[in-house]
Amino acid sequence: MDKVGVPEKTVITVLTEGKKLANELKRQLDPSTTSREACDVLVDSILSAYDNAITLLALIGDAPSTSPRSVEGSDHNSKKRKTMPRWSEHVHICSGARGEAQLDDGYNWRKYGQKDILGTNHPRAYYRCTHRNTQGCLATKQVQRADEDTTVFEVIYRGKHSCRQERLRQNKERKEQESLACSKHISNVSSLVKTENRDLNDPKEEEDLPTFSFPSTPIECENVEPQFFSEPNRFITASYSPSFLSPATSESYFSPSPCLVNDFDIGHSLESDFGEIISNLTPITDFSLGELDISIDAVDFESHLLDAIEFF
DNA sequence: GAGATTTGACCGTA
DNA sequence: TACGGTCAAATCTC
Repeated sequence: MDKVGVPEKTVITVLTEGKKLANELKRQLDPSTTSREACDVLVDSILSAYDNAITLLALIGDAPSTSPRSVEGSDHNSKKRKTMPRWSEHVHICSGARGEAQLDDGYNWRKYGQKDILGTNHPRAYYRCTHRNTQGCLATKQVQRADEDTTVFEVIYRGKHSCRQERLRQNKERKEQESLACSKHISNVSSLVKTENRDLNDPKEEEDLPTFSFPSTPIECENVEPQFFSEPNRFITASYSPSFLSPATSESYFSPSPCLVNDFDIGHSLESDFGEIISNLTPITDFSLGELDISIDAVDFESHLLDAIEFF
């Protein structure tokens, strides 16, 4: 999924619309000045915008492929690559003995390989979840030291944790986040959408193109720093590949508030293609919106879809 | 001895 | 066919 320039812009447009709507909703959330109905309209519009973006991304993801691909989530023995949800982080560590320890992201990983990668000065290490055998967790990550700055590690995550440690971690986070005002979540979720999708593993694109970025963890509120990325001396920029919609550490990126997804089945595997990801996101929409029947400008979205289709 | 890491070989994809 | 990702035997650590 490389040459998707036009659809990328289209997705940006849709996501930008979502951000605008989210900001508007934040402004309207003062109960003394706005009716519940007005908020509902905005929430629905926001979710529709994200749904449209997902649909566009699905189009982008499907179109270039001429041969059928197996879905990783349904074929766990498949060695086919690039079908896993995938995203990367740039982790900056301070030098010293604790350097490697700062790469700890709260999960238990087991190293299963290391390779010298062409054009890079440092080998790439391959890790899989420790609970792969015991709980069938298929999450993996790749860690590679950056050439230009050896204090920066690029961490590429693939697949979603389905193991118990993920559930425990999310339950803990959820409790922390629930203590904060839901209204803040909305504006912060929208502000996290920085740029459009692209191949984030291509350093050239990283420089030349804006990025479509989500947090590496469920950062729905700027005052809540996920516990396992809270160490000092670290900065993380998370950037997700075009084929990725729901990072392993969270399913709630397209929900306006974590308060609305408490009962979402976080253990459900999202190691899948777009169709499955979308199907997993849908319950969030249903759960939070109920029977509201409001959508964003249908004509606009249709034209975006046509743009994407025409591109291929 | 169990579990983790290392490393060369193997395999699928582009 | 080169490259990247995974496997699995050997080795290491606790």
